[in-house]
Amino acid sequence: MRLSKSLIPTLKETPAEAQIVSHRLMLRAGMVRQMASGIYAWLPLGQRVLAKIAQIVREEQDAAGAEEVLMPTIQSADLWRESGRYDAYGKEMLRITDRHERELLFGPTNEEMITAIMRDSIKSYRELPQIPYHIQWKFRDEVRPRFGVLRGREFLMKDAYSFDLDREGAVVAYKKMMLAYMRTFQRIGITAIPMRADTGQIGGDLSHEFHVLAPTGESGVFYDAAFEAGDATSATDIEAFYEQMTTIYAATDEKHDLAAWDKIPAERKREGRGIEVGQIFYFGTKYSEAMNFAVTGPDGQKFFPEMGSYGIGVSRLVGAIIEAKHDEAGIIWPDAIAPFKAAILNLRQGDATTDALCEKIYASFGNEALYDDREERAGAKFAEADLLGHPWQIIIGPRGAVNGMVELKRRATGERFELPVEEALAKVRG
RNA sequence: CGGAGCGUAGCGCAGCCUGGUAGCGCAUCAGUCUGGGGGACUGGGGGUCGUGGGUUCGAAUCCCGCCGCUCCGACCA
Repeated sequence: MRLSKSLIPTLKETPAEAQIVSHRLMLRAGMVRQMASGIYAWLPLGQRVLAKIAQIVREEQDAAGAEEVLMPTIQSADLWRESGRYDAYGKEMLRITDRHERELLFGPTNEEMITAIMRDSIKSYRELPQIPYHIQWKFRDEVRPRFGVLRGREFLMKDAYSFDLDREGAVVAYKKMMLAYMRTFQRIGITAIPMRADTGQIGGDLSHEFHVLAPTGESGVFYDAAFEAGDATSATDIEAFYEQMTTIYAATDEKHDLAAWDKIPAERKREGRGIEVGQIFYFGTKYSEAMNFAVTGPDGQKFFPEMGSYGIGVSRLVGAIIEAKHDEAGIIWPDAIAPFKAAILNLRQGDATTDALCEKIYASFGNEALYDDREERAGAKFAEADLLGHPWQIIIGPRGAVNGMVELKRRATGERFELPVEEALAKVRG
């Protein structure tokens, strides 16, 4: 993309309503625009990040054996009456009436709908297990939306639902998802820690929340430094991995256990703040039973499949990542989800040699680099690139250009390299 | 849902108390200079002052209603 032609409306001044750093930076970087309380439009930069996160989530869900579907945002009230949650959910549910006076709602989650779909489709235990998932917008009419996309009313969520023959199978699905989640967060480039959790609205008896460590998190978290050494992407034994994740100490302040905490050696104790970006539940036959989703078992008898559900707040992750990865100058995107691999900074727009070299480099990246071709001074371009947080800045000025040299800056560390063009490009491509 | 505020140019704000020509900075447009950390100068454009009513000769300003948004607290992917 050429910056001069992109819809990236950056701001020098911080809009008054933004209190938290990720919200300020998202507005200043032109990633989102607020359209109503807790409702955001995603502009190109934000949309790119959202899409990159979603793609990693998708790849890891697929790898865990889940299968992508796409359910609607609007649901029928009748579906929710079946589970009994239509009344139970309360004012957080956005209720809608159509022209025929039929009662609809904007889905806050999809347990009912997916259970109804499975009920229509799955008749035999031979067709289990199944883990359908989708990445779709949800709406929860929060009492007080705040912190930008961290607590919006409309948000993008990946939700998966597991259906198994028995509890044992459901626990296997649960463990697979635990691994998939840890792999997902690791690939994205953030530290997330699974913590035992309450099951809340969804119900059930086994649940973990995943918290991204960030100084501005809403919950206090306590954990054993052993988590920092974990490597989910190279874990091969799910059982061992799950065992490790669930035995190392980690708790939010609500569930903090001082007795257990005191047994951890002082040098391994870590206290911080966390932002919840995912939660997984095992809840047995709560919904299959309520909605009469029965399947014929090996013995010819009907049984209710054992279920779990697994959510990742995709749009919330964008905010959480910024909370965890920024400095005074702006955002510092992890490589895997950066909207662009690099910014190309033309420091002398209009100088034939510089322009030509910039164009050549830009062409070699296609859509993966943002070319700052504006008529701006060097300082403005540096500041803008730092704000937008590209992992690399390829800085091209007239002095270097005549010798085929460019300067490379690594956003995260501030390191700079003077390199011949090809070497610089190779470094950016990793 | 309790409490507190705020709506004036794209953004940040002043003006309101004490009614009388709607202002400042940034951004934007044109031009000149400048050219490695948000540069300078000159000139220009941009406003139903959230909205409806009331008081008044006259309302951004005073009064009432409504709408929107934010913050603090209780609740939550």
